[in-house]
Amino acid sequence: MQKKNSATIYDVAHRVGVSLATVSRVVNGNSNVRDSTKRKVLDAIEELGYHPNAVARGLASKKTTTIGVVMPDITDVYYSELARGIDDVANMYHYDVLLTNTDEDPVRETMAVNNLASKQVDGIIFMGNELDHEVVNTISGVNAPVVLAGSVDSEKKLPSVNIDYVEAIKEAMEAVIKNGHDRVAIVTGPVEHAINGMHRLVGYKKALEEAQIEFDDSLLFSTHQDYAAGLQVAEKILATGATAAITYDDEVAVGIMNYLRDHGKKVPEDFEIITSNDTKFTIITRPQVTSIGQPKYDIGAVAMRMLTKLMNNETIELTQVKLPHTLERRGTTLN
Amino acid sequence: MQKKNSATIYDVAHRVGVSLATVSRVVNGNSNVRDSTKRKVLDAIEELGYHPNAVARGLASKKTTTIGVVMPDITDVYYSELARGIDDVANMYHYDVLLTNTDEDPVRETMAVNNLASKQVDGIIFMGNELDHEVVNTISGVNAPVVLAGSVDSEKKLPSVNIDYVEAIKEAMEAVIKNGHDRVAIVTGPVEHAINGMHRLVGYKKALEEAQIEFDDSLLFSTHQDYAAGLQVAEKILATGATAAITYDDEVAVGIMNYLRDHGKKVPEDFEIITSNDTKFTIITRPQVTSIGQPKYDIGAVAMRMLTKLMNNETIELTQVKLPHTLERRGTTLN
DNA sequence: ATGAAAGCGCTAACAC
DNA sequence: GTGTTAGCGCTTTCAT
Repeated sequence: MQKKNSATIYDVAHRVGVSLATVSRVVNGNSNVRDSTKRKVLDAIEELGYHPNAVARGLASKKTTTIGVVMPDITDVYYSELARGIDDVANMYHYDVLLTNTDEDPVRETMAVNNLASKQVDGIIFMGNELDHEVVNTISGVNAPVVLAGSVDSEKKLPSVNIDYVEAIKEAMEAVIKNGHDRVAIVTGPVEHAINGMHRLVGYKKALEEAQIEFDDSLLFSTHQDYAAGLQVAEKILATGATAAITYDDEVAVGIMNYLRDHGKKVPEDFEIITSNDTKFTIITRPQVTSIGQPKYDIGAVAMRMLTKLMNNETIELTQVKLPHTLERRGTTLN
Repeated sequence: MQKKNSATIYDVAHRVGVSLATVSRVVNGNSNVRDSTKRKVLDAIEELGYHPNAVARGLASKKTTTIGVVMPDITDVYYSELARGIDDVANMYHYDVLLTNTDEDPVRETMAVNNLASKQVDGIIFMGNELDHEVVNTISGVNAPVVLAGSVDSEKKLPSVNIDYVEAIKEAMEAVIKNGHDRVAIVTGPVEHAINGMHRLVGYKKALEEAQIEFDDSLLFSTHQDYAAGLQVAEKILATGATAAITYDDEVAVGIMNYLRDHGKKVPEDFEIITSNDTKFTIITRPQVTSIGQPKYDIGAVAMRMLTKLMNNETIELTQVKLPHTLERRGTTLN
């Protein structure tokens, strides 16, 4: 049973017979301390079970060694992978992480950012699909650097780490078009959302254009982000005569696939599917789901690394980072 | 663009012509302020864009309105569901959450707890399978209440919220035994781990005993916690002549199922499987996987609620909470 | 109902 | 190499 709380830097100083400053120096690894006194201080720290009070330190130094992470939902495997990348790098640089779930509600996002600011975090990583104008405003007003991870603001004012969503969807489209499909459903989140809506649609249309296929908006579907939604939308997709689908969410993709197979369709022979996030869901199903491959962990890790530089006032050459994506061909596509 | 940082309580006080104390009172909702001055203060706060500095407040009041959450891995859907329950209730009571991943490494768990203590968190929720003696020691030494969620310490010294793991596994076993199986594989994590090892084994043996089936330790398997591990262990399980398996992890269960089906076994006709965590993985596969049902979100929520009471120095009647579990019969079992 | 003043535990000049 | 001295921005008695 170690000592409860108590011991302060003053106790240590007093015990050794030196000043607060000296103790502070050894604690902070300042070299200007004679080895012998350093040892004595260290011993006293050990004996008293002294642990620096980070709050006091934060007040005095104006650095909390804490960053804020704002994310839609910790149970969403896509975002939790990013968060893991963030956390690992954060720890590497000795930062702790204050985590907030927002469910992509702009009101809660704004509150979260303001709250983190009042807690004096040294920086913030923000994740979310739609960057509401007000949210961008709030973020810009915060007195701490902010980096977007897996998110974009349309004005590209904020530093961010992403993949090229437009290009990724375009490539996925090209893959199915090459397989002879000309009626390809595109399943997105709310269309007004940047990544899950707009960006994907742009990539989709680009591919159509290059293949000289007319855009048909009856092939555009917008759903909730879960398995049940996939089950539901599948029927509607089938009704349009589509023979392939590109989806924004892996659970939705699996829902569509399962519905199709339950209704006598063969995947991929009768219907091809490509999804976007390459989460575990795409691996455990039979067939496995072809997906755009995203370096999820790395997106988080790189964003966090960027944030450390920003917090350190280093200048950053490239603030709009695009990490490479792939196409992971699995069982829901031919070839 | 709102004001960067700056305004302090002093600025507000000065502007209105009152003392710091008065401003502090209105900020903290103390009733001893005349309505008219209160209004003036509020106005000044608005005009100056004043936001209380939580760090300073924490130092002065010795309360940070922050709790620590220690968990194995944010990307593990089982734990992230618990975390969501924790976070929602924490927000409800206006606490922020400092999150740490440990990968169940006792060294990192100890460091995490100590670090959180030095950050002066008001309380800690701890999640993890194995409560290393040293970790329990560290936890006990911390000057803040701690509640275990989905975790147990063998000495039951620490407050905790769980389901009855022994009973749950026993019931799962009874279900397959009733279906005529007498060679049932049990797949756990490291046997020395409390929940994923020991507890499950106890429940398994109890059921065997009641059914008067001899325990055969060649039916006991210990694996990593992922899909690939399931694929691998499946072959060995088959070699034992087992006709059913109880697993501790859903991904492992799906791995086993997929391997079996790929190798000509029919699930559930030839082989029945019951897993433990009832995560999304059990829903999206075909067939869906029968699982013990756990109120994951509630485990987190209840643990957090308990922690708020502890932080508030309320006495708690029951510190070892067991929430009800179920058996979710799906496609990997008959009946 | 309001103000004065003493800290909370630490860092960071600045002296010596 | 070490000590002195101000704060950091706020809460909290204790007076009034």
